Amino acid sequence: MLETKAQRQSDRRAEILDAAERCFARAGFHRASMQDICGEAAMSPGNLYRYFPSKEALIAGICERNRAEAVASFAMVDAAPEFFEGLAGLARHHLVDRSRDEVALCAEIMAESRRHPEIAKLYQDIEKDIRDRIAGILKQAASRDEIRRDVDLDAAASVLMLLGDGMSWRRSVDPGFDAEKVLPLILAMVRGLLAKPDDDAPARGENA
Amino acid sequence: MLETKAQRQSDRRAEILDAAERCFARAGFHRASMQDICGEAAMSPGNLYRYFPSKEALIAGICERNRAEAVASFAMVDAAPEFFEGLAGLARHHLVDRSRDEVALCAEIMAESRRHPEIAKLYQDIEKDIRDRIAGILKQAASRDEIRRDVDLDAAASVLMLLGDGMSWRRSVDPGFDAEKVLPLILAMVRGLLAKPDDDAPARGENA
DNA sequence: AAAATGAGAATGAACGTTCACTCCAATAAT
DNA sequence: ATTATTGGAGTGAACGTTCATTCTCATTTT
Repeated sequence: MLETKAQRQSDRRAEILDAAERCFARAGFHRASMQDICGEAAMSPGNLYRYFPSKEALIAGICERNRAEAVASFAMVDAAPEFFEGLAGLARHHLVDRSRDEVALCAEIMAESRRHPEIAKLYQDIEKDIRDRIAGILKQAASRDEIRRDVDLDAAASVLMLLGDGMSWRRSVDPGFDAEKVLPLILAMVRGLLAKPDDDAPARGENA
Repeated sequence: MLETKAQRQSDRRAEILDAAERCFARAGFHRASMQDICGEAAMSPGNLYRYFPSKEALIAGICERNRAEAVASFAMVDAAPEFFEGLAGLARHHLVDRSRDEVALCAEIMAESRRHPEIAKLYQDIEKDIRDRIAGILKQAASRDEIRRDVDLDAAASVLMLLGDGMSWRRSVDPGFDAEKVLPLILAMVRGLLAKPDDDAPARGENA
């Protein structure tokens, strides 16, 4: 009984966040009105405000909800038998499988985080978390002798994130962009940067 | 006399666009009010509206103004003695020299272009222009035997744009991001992708 | 005098948020 | 067994504010 009550409230919050995600992805943060979100969530404004104290809190909620998912997806790399294979899987998951709306929503949140200090902090925490995790994966791979050691791995982590951002951005902004087409080139490039000189050659013949 | 009149009007428009750029970079498109822009331009709303018919037209104006500059910057690559040198110069110009505000403004425009169809069209025209120019440069370099020929050069152009977007994005969103630090890695990566196998080795020792 | 340039108050719509209220299920009192 | 009481869930009209845009009128230029 006690649990079901908390559960119901949590479910309601999730429903609201779903509705807000749809609205924000469709119209952007500022053009999506609370009335729109209320309509999408089939709920009156007054009631919605019992669950979230402000519009800003909706973004924060979406952020936090996505955080777990994003971070969890790194388990994939750990699980993969070999580093580059895991990286490819991660890239595919993040950059090809995700819908255009998801990506657009992400861009929306990132843009908004430049302004609301509270969201900026939350967002940067998440970024830091992800960066650390990537750096950790790189260091682990280095210690397993799967990648070169004479590369600045922190800088390399930045490069990987940058590649992810670039692909996300291009996908959301350029309708003609074909993620499937460039992904092999990207992976070859990363391999060229990180692979040990011995393992470098085999990757080359593939991208003609 | 006739020219000075047109000149004065053009100057006024430029001043307004400068003011709008500052406001948009600071507060974003939706949170920068026309009153703010009027204040920044030291001009009354009524007068400003004689120069630009709407807020949206301000973004369009900024877009068009930046277009010439962006496209012109590609002359640098043509002027460089060697392909990768020109590319490095271009990257530095676009990604390190530009102020954070400029980059943020660019992100702002890109985000907004997802919604206003008119701006979207304008923006995508510019993107196409840039992509074609990059592809042209790549093809020229290939014909000069400066880069590999067995790479999909159109896809490579996408990759280069994606790298630019990624760096811009990261710069505007991540205060700790050090463009200077990652740029060598990026260039090494691109070299690894495009350089002819013979010329590949010399680039390697540099990025320890 | 006519036209262009400018100012700034006015307008009306849209927005985020609040508030007074209803509804309903569950418990407590009779 | 019936009747109060409670309190969380939900409503939707209303509020104050903000904003893009327009209107009216003054000043300067030609």
